[in-house]
Amino acid sequence: MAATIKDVALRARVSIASVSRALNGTGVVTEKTRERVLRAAEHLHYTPHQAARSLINGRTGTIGVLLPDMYGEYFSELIGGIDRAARLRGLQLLVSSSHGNADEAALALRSMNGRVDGVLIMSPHVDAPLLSRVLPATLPTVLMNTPADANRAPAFATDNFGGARAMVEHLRSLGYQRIAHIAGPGSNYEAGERLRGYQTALGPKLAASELVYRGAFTEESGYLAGRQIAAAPQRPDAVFAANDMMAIGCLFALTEAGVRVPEDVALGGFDDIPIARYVTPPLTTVRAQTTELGRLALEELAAAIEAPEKAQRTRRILATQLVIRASCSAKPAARLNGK
Amino acid sequence: MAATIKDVALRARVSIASVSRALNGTGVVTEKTRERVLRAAEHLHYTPHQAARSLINGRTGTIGVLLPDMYGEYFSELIGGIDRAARLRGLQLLVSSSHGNADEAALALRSMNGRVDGVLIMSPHVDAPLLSRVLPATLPTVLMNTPADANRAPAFATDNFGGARAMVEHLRSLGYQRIAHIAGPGSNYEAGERLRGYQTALGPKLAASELVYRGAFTEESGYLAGRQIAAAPQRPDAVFAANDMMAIGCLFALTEAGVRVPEDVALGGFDDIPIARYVTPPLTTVRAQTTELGRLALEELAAAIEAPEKAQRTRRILATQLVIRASCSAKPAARLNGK
DNA sequence: TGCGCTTAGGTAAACGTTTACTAAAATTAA
DNA sequence: TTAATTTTAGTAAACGTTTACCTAAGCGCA
Repeated sequence: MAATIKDVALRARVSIASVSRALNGTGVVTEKTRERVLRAAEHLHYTPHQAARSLINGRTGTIGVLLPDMYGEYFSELIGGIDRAARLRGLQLLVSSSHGNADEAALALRSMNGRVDGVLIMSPHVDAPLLSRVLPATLPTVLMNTPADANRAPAFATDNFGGARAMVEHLRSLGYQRIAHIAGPGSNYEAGERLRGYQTALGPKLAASELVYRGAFTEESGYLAGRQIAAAPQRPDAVFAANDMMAIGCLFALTEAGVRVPEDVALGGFDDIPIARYVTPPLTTVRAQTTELGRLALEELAAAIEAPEKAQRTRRILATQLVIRASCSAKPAARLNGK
Repeated sequence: MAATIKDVALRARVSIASVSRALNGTGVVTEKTRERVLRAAEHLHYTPHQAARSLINGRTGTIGVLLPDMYGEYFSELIGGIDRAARLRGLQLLVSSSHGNADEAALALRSMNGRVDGVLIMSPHVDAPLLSRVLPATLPTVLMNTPADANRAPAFATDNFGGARAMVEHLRSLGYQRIAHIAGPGSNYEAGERLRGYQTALGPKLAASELVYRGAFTEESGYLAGRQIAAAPQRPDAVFAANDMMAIGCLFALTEAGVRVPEDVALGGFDDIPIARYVTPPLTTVRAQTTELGRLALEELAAAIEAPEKAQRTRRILATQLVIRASCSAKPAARLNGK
């Protein structure tokens, strides 16, 4: 089918070794043969077979990326960060997404073996045993927001707990008292951390369980929660949604129900996705350094690939930042609360 | 380093051929040896080396995806469509993005050779000669919104021209007369088509060149254009931005300058990215079936890989749909125009 | 002209698989 | 028991590269 190095050698009337040398600039060849090889290669549209090449020199120039999903702004940011850092280093990205369970994730990781120089993993399903079962112990790995502990691999994580706590403390400092939470999916590690931050900030007595609404990180689920909140007999005076998409869905539902934000109910989100600034009112949220997370993880991985011996088994927490916008201004002191 | 089939064979005291047969279920082996092989493989954490495997059986199970960028909602949608379709077929994605020029794109394509079963290309820099120069003629290829004609490969394209024309005609039908355009980058094929649609809808006399502002598909560039528009001596009464991000940037600038949308200036975008519904006022735009584009392109490619002989060299245009929201309501008839 | 040294280019092994071919073992038939 | 047949498992070639090793040619110097 496609031209191979043999075809080029045949046409240039040299050995395949010379073709390789001429094309790669390794070893010495006379100007004359180099010329001949180049012409033959061009004529045949020859492009080296990368799988064969990486088989022998053990390098693929590719990073495997395992993600729970690829859709939505959050992943767009994350991938953007990874992608730019990879491009800077001339690395390609082999991505695999949407693993409903550990088996699927394991399968995806298996099919990367031999085709990548290292893997970047973000998955709620991956833990240390799975990792060592499915990947050669020598394959450099970096984890992002993934529960597996850092014994096996360096890990980066967003400070979900701290960010959530800061948000709720901010709401309290503004005078809000009944603060609801729209939580992420129960199985999700990050969602759990944010819930924990919420509970910690409120303390055991205030974090009543009826104030926690279950969501799924989707706008739709935020909308549904928002409807319930708008109609609640004892309406919360503030809502902290576990991510911005749900906050926006909630905002939609509240506005639709005639509940004013922030006058009637204050609203906070998490992630600071680009939309957040553009909704009305602009959304107070917690900025997660998502792009930075991707970038850092890739750099760490690249470093581990270059020098596996000095890879550090550390877990680094990326600070979050409270971004205050109009969706939760100071609570009007005069207003009566409850009914 | 990592365990190979030889290590497994050694440990199970069988030949490598038997290991292969036992693990893949091809050929016959006794229950006893299968058992032994399985145990040995498990003990050694053996995972087949995919590069070696694809070298021999000519299949990689991977699709190469060449994109101009990965950042932003548009690509998020596109990749989402491709990704879901790929996952359904058990295909992996090798992505490569951000090619500033034809050489970079060529390099990226070269480095995919031998590692993918086919490529999906969206690039303003790729044309037919480049394609045949850099890829084996037999490698299945599908183009998305890419100028290269469909002789070499099936192509899918968004109806940029028709969508832009429909938008401008809609604005005219509402009574707007001085309709400006914030164009995309000059080198961009899609941007060109949208500009052409704008010009065609207005006709030669109305499409004055001073009404066309040069943008770069970024929010920032839309913002800058918006500032100019707000300050223009003869302010346009409507603005059609070549994509939603620029429309939103423009909206920001207009609002900042105290220009009301749509009362003072109507605004239209293109793409219908998720944000568009959430800005205030919600943005009238042209819905491009971006997710669908990705899905269709991948399916076509998968089909071409399965049966290369019956691949069709067609160019399919994906219809667009005008999505009317509040950013351009009917023009108040009473209002005086110009100065 | 002949010797040694340098240099160019060829041969073959290796990377980790799959698989065609073949040999050995087990089973059946006589 | 032996021959014929089937089943199981091993040997080696092949995929497309790179590269260690070696041979042959070119060169300068005596």
